[in-house]
Amino acid sequence: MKYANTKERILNSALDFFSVNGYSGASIRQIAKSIGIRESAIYNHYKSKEEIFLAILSQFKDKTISGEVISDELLDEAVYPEIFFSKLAKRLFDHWGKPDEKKFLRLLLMEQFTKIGNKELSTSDYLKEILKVCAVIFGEMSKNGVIKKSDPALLAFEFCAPVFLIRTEYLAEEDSGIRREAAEKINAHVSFFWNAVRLK
Amino acid sequence: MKYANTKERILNSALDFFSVNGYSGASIRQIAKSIGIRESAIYNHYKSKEEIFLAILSQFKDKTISGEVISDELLDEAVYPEIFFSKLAKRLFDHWGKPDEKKFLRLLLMEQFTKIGNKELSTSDYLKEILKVCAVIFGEMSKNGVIKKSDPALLAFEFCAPVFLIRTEYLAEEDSGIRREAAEKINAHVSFFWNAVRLK
DNA sequence: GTCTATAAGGAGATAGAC
DNA sequence: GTCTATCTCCTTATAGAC
Repeated sequence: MKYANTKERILNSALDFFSVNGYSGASIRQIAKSIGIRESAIYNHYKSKEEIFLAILSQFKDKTISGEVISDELLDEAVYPEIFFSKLAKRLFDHWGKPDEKKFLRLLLMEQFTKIGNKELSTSDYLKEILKVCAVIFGEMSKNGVIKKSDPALLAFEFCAPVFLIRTEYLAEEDSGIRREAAEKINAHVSFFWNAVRLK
Repeated sequence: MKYANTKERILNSALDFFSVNGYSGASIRQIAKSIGIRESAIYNHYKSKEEIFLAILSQFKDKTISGEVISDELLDEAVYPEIFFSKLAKRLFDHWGKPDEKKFLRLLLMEQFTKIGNKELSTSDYLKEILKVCAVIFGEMSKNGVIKKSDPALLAFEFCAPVFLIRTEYLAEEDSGIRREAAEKINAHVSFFWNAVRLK
């Protein structure tokens, strides 16, 4: 059973290389070597390089973000909107910073315009789910008089877009100084947002 | 003088291919063919593929955005902040949508994490100049009591980040239906921003 | 399921004629 | 400044032994 999960190991390694070198910059040889097999052995699991790429995409397509970002514990805080926004932003930022999510995000940004990726990858699609979930939450908050009445979808976008941009700005580097810098930006954004939606 | 501007034609074609296939997905052969010369002729103008890439980067590094986006005519409107914000957002969006700028933006997004691009390309750097200019303008508006007092740099970021994200979401497609959709998003963002910074 | 061997072609780059 | 010819290396992918 030594090679029982070779298929997954191929996928993991491929994501590593794809997300740093891009699809065409990564090679089957490289991937094979990194997991200790020959290139030809890879073709026993996937019939082509493209199939590996598509397997990675469908793996992430099936994942749902809401459960990982929006917990019940978090929702309990929705009556204290300022704290809630701050926690939500941090969770979002951290979610997009998880090792695998980060790799996928880099892959998304890199391949969204290429021949191979442009049919399957789009930033809008990637953000769609979280925007929807946020819109529902913000809609409730409006209704309950916790924040101003506004278009929930717009609020969701205005909340998430800057967080997403901050995240992508720090997608390459990783030292702790950088982390703090990003956290400060997130805080500033949250305070702007809170002032924009709070009741007077 | 038939080949007088071959050097520029190489650069233009290279940008075309780099911005669609990525650096490693594009080939010297492809570039040469597209401008009607042999690969070997390219090496008379650039000593390597990487040198072409770097030439493209430095070409865009020298360009300054403020003059193209912020005109005197636009600044005259700064006393009517709502109109001003709307025009500014549209100008920004259109600037990032100019053919060459769009190509560079795609290249930036694609190569910012790769070995070749990660030293030279970063979204933060790309946005730095326009954020600075906007901060100055918003600072003046605060001082003149046209909008609320707030941190100008934060205002600049909150104004530009969503516009930038909307632009990148529509960087691939190009039909007029898509254009209108983007314009609506921009309008919604501007109205959110205006409500966030207006005096009560 | 992995190996060795190999095919077939594309890549970046150089030499030397014109 | 461009051409033809060529080098060397790397690429994806397949055939067939174990």
